[in-house]
This record gives sequence, structure tokens and C-alpha cells, in this order.
Amino acid sequence: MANRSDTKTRILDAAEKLFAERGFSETSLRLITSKAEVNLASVNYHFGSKKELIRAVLARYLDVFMPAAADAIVAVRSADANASLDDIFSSLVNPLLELNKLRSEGTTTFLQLLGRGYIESQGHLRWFITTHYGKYLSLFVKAVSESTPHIPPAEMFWRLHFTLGTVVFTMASADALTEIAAADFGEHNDIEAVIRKVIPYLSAGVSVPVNKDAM
Amino acid sequence: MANRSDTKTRILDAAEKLFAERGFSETSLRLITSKAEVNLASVNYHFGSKKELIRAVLARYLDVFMPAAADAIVAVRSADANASLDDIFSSLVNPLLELNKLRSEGTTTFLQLLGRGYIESQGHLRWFITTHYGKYLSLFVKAVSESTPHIPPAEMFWRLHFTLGTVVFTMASADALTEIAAADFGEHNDIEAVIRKVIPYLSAGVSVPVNKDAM
DNA sequence: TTCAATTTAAAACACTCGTTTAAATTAAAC
DNA sequence: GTTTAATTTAAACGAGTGTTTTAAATTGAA
Repeated sequence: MANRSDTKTRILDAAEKLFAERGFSETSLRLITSKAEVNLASVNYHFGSKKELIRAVLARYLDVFMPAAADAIVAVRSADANASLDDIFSSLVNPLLELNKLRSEGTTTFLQLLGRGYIESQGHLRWFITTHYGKYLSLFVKAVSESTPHIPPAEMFWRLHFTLGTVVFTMASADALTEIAAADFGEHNDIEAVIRKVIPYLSAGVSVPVNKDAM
Repeated sequence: MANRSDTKTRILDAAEKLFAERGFSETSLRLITSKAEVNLASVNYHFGSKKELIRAVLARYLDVFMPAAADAIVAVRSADANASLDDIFSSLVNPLLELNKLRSEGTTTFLQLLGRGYIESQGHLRWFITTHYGKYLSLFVKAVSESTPHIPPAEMFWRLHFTLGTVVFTMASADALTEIAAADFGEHNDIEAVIRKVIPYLSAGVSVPVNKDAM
């Protein structure tokens, strides 16, 4: 066992970078295997299919992030039973930034992958995430809902999807946006700065009182 | 000239529906031409290439929507020089709903196409929209900025992209979301209801005061 | 009716894709 | 050291893509 640097890992490393940059369906197995310097057929040998490779790439991050995020939410709520929406969103920042210790650019890559995953391929990835990590998602929804009791569940359903859209879209194009911001405004933001910019936006949107006239 | 129902129009009608549903790269020309009941080669004859067909599909909506939206913004601001952010967002609702008179499901289709366009194919569509409709976009950005003078330009840049993400993502998956909302909460929303739900969310996020500590 | 231009039609082209096959190589077990 | 299993390699497969070509049909004007 164990050759030069583990073919399986080489594939995952090359794949996650390319998937995050270009999306899943725009990234061919031939491109992945040439970047990883492994044989084309080794993808199907080690992972079975491209779909399963995609899931493996995401799982490598989700298996780390989801438990850490859940712990952080539980921690902030036990420290302050009336934790605000902003507190809950903010508690996710550290688990996100911890992913940079996993691999370089880990945080950005993970968020971009998440964005690609929700935008592309309606079927298998959404199913994979909700069935494998559903309990963590429920915990998150519960924490958000209880921090803003004035928002009825149906309205919260919509607002959390608005939030998902904001995050996913922003992160999928975060590289391009930070470049433009640097050119146009002289701002030099890293991924943490973007995360800290988006949280107040999300908190305000999710917790804004419902206008009864418009319901 | 002028045959049974204009091959060019048949192609555009079939293409916009499929593009909105499945995305651009996931929709083949063969699927379009079979739904439109025209020959495969007629796409390249009438439009030159798939890229130009995509642009033509979007242009058919943008040429109607952009001037109407600009007029609406000018109108609301001349009626009230201190029009709020909510007023400006709300002024876009009518121009959006007018698209339903153009074609059935016009509003939904247009918003979904816009979402697909910004998510997929980084290059040619973004270039096409900003060069052909840039003056309308500038007018919109100006109106939003002046309605919220407490938000500095660099911060507004980010928040408008957050907003774009919210709209684009929500609309690209609006069909799926309304179905879930109906099943889980018994809510039966049409596209107008979704639009009216998202506006307060966007207004609150864009106009929330900047936290100086986090800059 | 004739003629030229436009439009449609069928077929093939050149390419990329994910996947599979079968042989060669490497590592592990005995 | 031989046998056995695991892994890597190169090549081909079959299906799908956008596009082009060539010929036939249709159309509007002379």
C-alpha cells in the first residue's frame, strides 16, 4: 500500500480545487487526473464514478465542519440562552476558518463547493447532504428560529433560503468580487472579511419584522 | 417570408423555457429543436451559434424590462425625492409582472434566466449584459445608493452583490421552493408573492447600519 | 412561369465526455 | 521466492455535443 503520495488523496486535492473554481459539470475527469498526475481510470477505480467523487470531495469537508458548527452553536446558546441571531451566525465563523488548517484555502474552497453543490445537479447532492447531515441542519434551523420568535415558520423557511442564496452566490463568486473591490475601491479583503461583511446583512434580513399587509 | 409560426420565434420560445428550467449548458440544441419541432441546423442558420441563441433569449426580455424598470425608478424618485430603498425595490415589481403579458410565465422565466446567466458561463453573458444594459444598471445603483446615504460605496458594492445572490438563487429555484412551501406549510405562493416576500428582506439587509468595529 | 434568394432537411464531421476492458506492474502474504 | 491480491496503465468504447456541409424544398419577385 501507500505509494508516492496516495493516489486517492491526489485526486481529491486536484478535484476539489477544480470543482470550486469551475463547477462540477464543467470539470472533466481528464482535467482532474492530469492535474493530479494520475491515470484517468484511477478515478473510477477508487471512487466508482464521477458522482461519487463529487460526494467524497464534499464529505471530506462536511465531516469536519458540521460537528464543529453544531458544537459552536450549542456552546453559544448555553453561554447565553437568549443568544441573538447575529450571535448564532457569528458562531459559525470560527468553524469555517478552522478549515484553513485542513488545507490551504480550505474555507474558500469549502464555501465555493457548497455553492456549486446547491446550484448544480439538483438531485444527488442535495439528497446526499440532507440525508447525511440532516440532523446538523435541523439544529441550525432550530437555533435560528428560536432566536427570532417573532418570525413565523413559513416565513422563516423563505428567509433561510434567501440567506442560503446570498451565501452560496457570494462565495461562488467571491474571488471575482474581491478582485473588483480591490480595483474599484482599494479594498483588500480576504475570505474572513467577506464573511464578516455578510453576517450583519443576513441578520437584518432574516429578523426584519413581517409586514402583515403583504402576507 | 413568414411560415406557419416563424421558426425563429419557435426556437426562442422553446429555448427560453428549457434554459430557465435546466440551465444553459445542460440544455442541448437537439432538445430545443425537438421541442420547437424545427430542424437542428436551423438554430445555427438563424442565430449562428448556441452562445448567440442564449444572448438572443435574454435580450428579448431585457429589451423590454430594462427601459420599463428605468422609467419606474425615475417615476418613483420624481414623485418623492426622498424615496426609500423599499420604494425603489418595490417600483420594480410592476415592470417584472408586466413580463407576464409578453409570454405566459414571463416573469418567472425571465428571473430564472437571469439567475442562470449570472451563475453559469462567467464570461460572455456578464459581458453582454453590462455592455448592452450598463446605463440601466448604473441608474439602479445610483438610485439605491442615494436612498441609503449612510452606506459607503465600497460597502454598497458588497451588499448589492449579496442582493443579486439572494434574488438570483431564489428565482432559479423558485419552482422547487414554492412546492416545498405548499407541502410543508400549506402556502400557495405565485411568483408575485415570492417577490413581495423578498423585498423587505433585501431592504433590511442593504440598509442595516455598518458596524465600524467589523471594518 | 421563371428565376433567384431564403429557408428547411438529412447526414456527416470532429470533438469531448464518463466509463470499461484487459494487460502490466507493484505490493503483500505465505 | 513464489503466489496472490491490489493497483496502475494504455487503449478503446459508446454516447452525446455543437457545428458544417450538401442538397432539396419553399418562397417572393420579375
